[in-house]
Amino acid sequence: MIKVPRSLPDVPVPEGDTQHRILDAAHRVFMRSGTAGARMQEIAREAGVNPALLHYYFRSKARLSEAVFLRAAGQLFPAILAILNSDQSVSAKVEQVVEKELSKLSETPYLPAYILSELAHDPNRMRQLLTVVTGQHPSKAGQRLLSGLDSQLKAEARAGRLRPIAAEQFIVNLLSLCIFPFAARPMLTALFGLNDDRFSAFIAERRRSLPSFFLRALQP
Amino acid sequence: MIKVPRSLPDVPVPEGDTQHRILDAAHRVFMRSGTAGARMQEIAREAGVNPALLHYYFRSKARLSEAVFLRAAGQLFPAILAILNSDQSVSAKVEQVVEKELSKLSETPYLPAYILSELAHDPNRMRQLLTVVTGQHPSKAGQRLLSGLDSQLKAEARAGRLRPIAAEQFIVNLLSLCIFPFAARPMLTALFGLNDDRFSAFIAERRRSLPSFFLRALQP
DNA sequence: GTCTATACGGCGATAGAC
DNA sequence: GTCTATCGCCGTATAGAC
Repeated sequence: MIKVPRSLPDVPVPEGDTQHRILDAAHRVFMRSGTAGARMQEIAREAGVNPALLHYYFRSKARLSEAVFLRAAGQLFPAILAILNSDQSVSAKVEQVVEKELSKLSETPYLPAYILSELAHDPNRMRQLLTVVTGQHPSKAGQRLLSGLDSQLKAEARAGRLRPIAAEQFIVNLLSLCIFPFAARPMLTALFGLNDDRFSAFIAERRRSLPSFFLRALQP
Repeated sequence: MIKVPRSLPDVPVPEGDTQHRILDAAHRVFMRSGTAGARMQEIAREAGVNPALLHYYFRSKARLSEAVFLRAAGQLFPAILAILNSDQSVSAKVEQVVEKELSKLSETPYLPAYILSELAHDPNRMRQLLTVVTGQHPSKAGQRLLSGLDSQLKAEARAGRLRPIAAEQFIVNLLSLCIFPFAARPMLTALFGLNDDRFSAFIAERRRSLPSFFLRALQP
């Protein structure tokens, strides 16, 4: 068997150090196969790196998958929470969350299914998620994160501008409408017979219609 | 090592033949671990059955997991589609879907995460889902399944009783609001600090509020 | 830091007695 | 139909040269 050098001379090594390339490759592989279904060797191949290096930089598959999960969660949750806890109007928040969430998820469509699947199968992920969202203290994260929005919704209800609704229900309704179509993308494409282009059009339509749909539901 | 009989004499063997007990145990194990994460031995232990019997009744892990998936999908989708394609009013359909979906998912809370995870990780699942929903012919399933609802929504819009909305968007919005909270249950319990009781209360509140929330969003 | 070679265990699957 | 025993592979992880 003739050995062929892994990196051909005319193909320059991709930028970024080895550790970073491993992490990016792991991100893609864990994303499409899940942690249990992913293979370290597949990650190494996708990164263009010797399999032993995965253990050199990350001691084990568990640690590598944890690093991937933390990074993925970190780029999804804080941005949304920042919008919801800002001092803008409710309608502005809704529009921004829809816009931000749908554009973000259009870039990484399998992120929701991955995160939900991880949280469902591995109990450790819940704690890891909290460290991302709250920055270390896992106690009473919920109340703190929602207090701003909750008082705002109460004030709007008293003023007669909005129907009364708990902050938890508000957020879950909004995130459901934004995230579920991506988490359920394989189901929707199967049932509705969508290809990639038509799915994109489907999402574009939601970007237009969701804010008014949601805000109308809240009107008194 | 002293051997202990697997079934103690005072504990009667659970009803149902062996094959059925394996399928039920497999359902629970695949549900909480996913197909890739589940272990045949764990299923055998949970079923109280010798591990070799799993291969006697179902030739392989793949076939067993397929049987579980088909049964799970079969008890979730047809009922909803029947409601949406009936000849009732739109508001009646919405109320029934919310009621049926939320009560069903309260019994088997991890069903959504399981089905979405399976569809995301295994391409075969999409075809298997279609055989459940359409009963064999995987072509043009979407159009047929939605045609009744679509014309109804168009008629309501022409009559000025409803805002115009595509049937796909209608269904996705409705299912999002019903299913997502269960698919994202670990995330919500972590972020909001919910225990099982408070999650049940959270769902009960949605059962009351979702139909009017959804129908208000559709009003002209 | 990167490579080759290999140890080690776990898991799916089968053979064959009963 | 059910059991025990075991095979063979695959995947993680490590040892050790370079």
